[in-house]
Amino acid sequence: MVSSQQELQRIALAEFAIAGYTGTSIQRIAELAGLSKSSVLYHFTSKEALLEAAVSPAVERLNVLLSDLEDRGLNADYRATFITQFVDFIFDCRQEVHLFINQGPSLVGLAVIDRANDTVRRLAHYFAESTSNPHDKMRFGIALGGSAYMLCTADNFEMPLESDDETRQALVAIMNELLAPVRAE
Amino acid sequence: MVSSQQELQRIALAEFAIAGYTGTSIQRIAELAGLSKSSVLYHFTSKEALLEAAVSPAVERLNVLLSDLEDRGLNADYRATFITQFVDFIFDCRQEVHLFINQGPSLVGLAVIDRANDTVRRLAHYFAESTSNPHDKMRFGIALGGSAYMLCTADNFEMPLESDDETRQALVAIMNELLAPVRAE
DNA sequence: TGTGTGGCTGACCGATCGGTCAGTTAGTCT
DNA sequence: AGACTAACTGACCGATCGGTCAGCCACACA
Repeated sequence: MVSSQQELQRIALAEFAIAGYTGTSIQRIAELAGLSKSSVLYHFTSKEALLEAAVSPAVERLNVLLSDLEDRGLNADYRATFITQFVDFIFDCRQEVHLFINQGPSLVGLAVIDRANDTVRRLAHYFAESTSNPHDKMRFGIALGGSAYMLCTADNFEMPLESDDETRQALVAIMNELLAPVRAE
Repeated sequence: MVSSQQELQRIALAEFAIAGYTGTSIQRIAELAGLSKSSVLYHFTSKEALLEAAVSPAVERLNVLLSDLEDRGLNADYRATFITQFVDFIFDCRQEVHLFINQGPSLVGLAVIDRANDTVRRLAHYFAESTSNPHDKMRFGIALGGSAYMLCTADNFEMPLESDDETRQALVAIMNELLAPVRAE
């Protein structure tokens, strides 16, 4: 038996991610949960509080991941660790990632979104500064954006994914390729 | 002197792409254009008609690109041609692409969106069937999604891009890598 | 000088939005 | 039995939504 709070959080996250924050009404979430609109606002003081509860954990987790990366650096021995952790993160939090990647810029002003935007910017900045080669910067962007895209958006377009393990391993392998700073041409 | 129609279409596309279709009111578009809400609805019979006008050309262009690919196949000699055309397409239509990639699934029922979703699904399907190797399927997805991501979303997170030519060339090079069906391990 | 006509507008419509509030249950403790 | 509380609800609020409609105005053509 899950609590109404958890259930509402789960439903809201799914709806916010696919239909958008502004495109999802409290009424809609209430219907999916089998409750009234008033009940939703009983458990969460506002629509923004519901968003906060739904995506905040993912933002904090990405922040930890990024802080570790900034401390340890992208040298060859830590790179593999970071990549597996990053892939695991997107695996676990694909809806949250989809939400604050795609809606982050348009939801500025909401506290948790501002924090998410800062974190994503810091991540982008770190990779942009880790090489002076424009070509490599592009590789980094494609690795980060492409892997996030595969997990977050692919479902919506009926791209069939293999089993979780197979997908995870393939993602890790490709990211290792794309993030390798020196490659044979 | 550009016509009000063209101006409205341009403004609407930019707003729809960044703030979302449901998150953008006709009133908002009117303000940005320096017109009244009634004027917007004079030039376009409905909000949906405005969306149609804004993204339809991009959908048709992607359809042509995809039809050519389906006719010619992904053999080595045509692959390079497709990649440059695809990159050019995302370059020219990054707002439209951003819109129907991210909002497509939630805007089902709008005619132009349904057409866009069909086209994207066809594209995904083509690449998914062009190899039986799950690892390669993942490479294709990352190539298509990652390159789209770089051009459509990177701006929003202050990822500085190089000059257009440099970015385009880098994108083409990396996509050639990722789409090469046979590689050394 | 009239007669259109294309571009544009404000007033207005029903519906829905996020949010408030008083009140109704059902269960728990004393 | 009575008091308290957590969970939940319907009625209601002002604001905004997409859209309709009658009419205004500058300008072209007769």
